[in-house]
Amino acid sequence: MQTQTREEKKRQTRKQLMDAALTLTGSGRHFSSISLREVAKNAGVVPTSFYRHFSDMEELGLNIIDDLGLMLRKLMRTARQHEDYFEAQARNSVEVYAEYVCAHKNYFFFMEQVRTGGSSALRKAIRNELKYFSNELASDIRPLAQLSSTDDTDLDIICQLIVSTVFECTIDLLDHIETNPAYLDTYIEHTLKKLRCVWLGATSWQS
Amino acid sequence: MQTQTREEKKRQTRKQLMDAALTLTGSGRHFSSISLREVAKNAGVVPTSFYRHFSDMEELGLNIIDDLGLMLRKLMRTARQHEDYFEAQARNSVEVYAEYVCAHKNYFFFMEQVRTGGSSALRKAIRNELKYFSNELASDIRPLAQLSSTDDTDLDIICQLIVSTVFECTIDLLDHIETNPAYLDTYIEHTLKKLRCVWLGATSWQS
DNA sequence: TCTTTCAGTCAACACTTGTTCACTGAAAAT
DNA sequence: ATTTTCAGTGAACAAGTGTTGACTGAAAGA
Repeated sequence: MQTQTREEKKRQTRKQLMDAALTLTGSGRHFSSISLREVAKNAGVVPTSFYRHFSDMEELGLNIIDDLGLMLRKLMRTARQHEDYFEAQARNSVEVYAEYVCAHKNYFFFMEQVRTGGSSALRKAIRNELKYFSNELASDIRPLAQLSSTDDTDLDIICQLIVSTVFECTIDLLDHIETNPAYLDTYIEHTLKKLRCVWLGATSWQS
Repeated sequence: MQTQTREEKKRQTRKQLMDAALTLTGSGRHFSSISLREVAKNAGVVPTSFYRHFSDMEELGLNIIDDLGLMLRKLMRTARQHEDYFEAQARNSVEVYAEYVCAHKNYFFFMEQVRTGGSSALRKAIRNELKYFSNELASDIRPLAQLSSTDDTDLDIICQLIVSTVFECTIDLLDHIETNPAYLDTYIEHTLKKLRCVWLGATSWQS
């Protein structure tokens, strides 16, 4: 069954390379300490083939971030439901988030690692994704009456706070979930409490 | 001047090794991609000498975290001033924090890197330092009348939120401060706004 | 059909890596 | 004064690194 066109085959090895890199990062290694040769080997390909797809590891990383971005957008679409009540919306969002983290551990491991420990280009790319996330949130909640006395710049900052509160201890979730699956609920409840606290502040904010 | 006792000399090279590692992390490289040989070379010492002080890079890292812990405690003591008014206390704390970040860039670079991207032992060690930080905060503000309707566990969570809010975008500060020193003020004002928002929520919290 | 394209292979390169071992020489202990 | 201790040296190792250039063979295009 030689049903594979050349283009398909190329896309496939490309994906294998990216998957190999993600698997390695997910297994406790840091992305910046992973060698091109290791990635190639784990993808079942000779080192020189790597160059047919990426010029170096950084470019591989940037492409992973692109995929990560797509995943985050899907996550947002799933979580968004335009409920008016904060509690319901927040609970749903955090649950969806936690679900995604568990379903795509390697991506989130990569993200947490690279956000603070990647090359400056990689850090910047991740920062952009998070910025997009918080901008979306801002335009979602901007119309709410409870936020009418918050001006745009303050709302932006508050949205950054909300986003970083959710993302911030993802690494803790990833660390604990391996040994103790019950931590998932703890994470959800703790995060919700934090969000409630922020929301309480946001709705009584006077710009 | 052979005034150096053997012990002193040893302590000195030990410090040189740790400083070399910190300098390398501060210059954009990730700690986990730095080799033992590089550290030795930058410390002006032969690779084999490294083993007289640390068994491997991870142990070096743990020792750096110990020093980092000492620094954080000093920072806390400087920031703490038992003001009753939130605004004054918060502003002072954030300013002291930002000052420390600028004065000890390498330590904070290392901390940000390792918290999410170090070996699990290193991550755990950093987590402990942050936990200590938020525990101190909790016992500091526990007596405040405005928090009387917040129970202990909720207060803990809120303190984690406060601490992570301050630490969270340290990497952004470190990234921007190189090219644009004016970002320091932006960072301080943004962080203060976030803290005010959290504080507003915390003081109207009902456990 | 013949020619071109190009993902993947193989061998080789100069270099860096962690770790070993036997060593030196001055400070510390006797 | 003599012996012991031990931080730092230097050479050597097996293994891994990024990158090169010339190659193969099947799919795509003519």
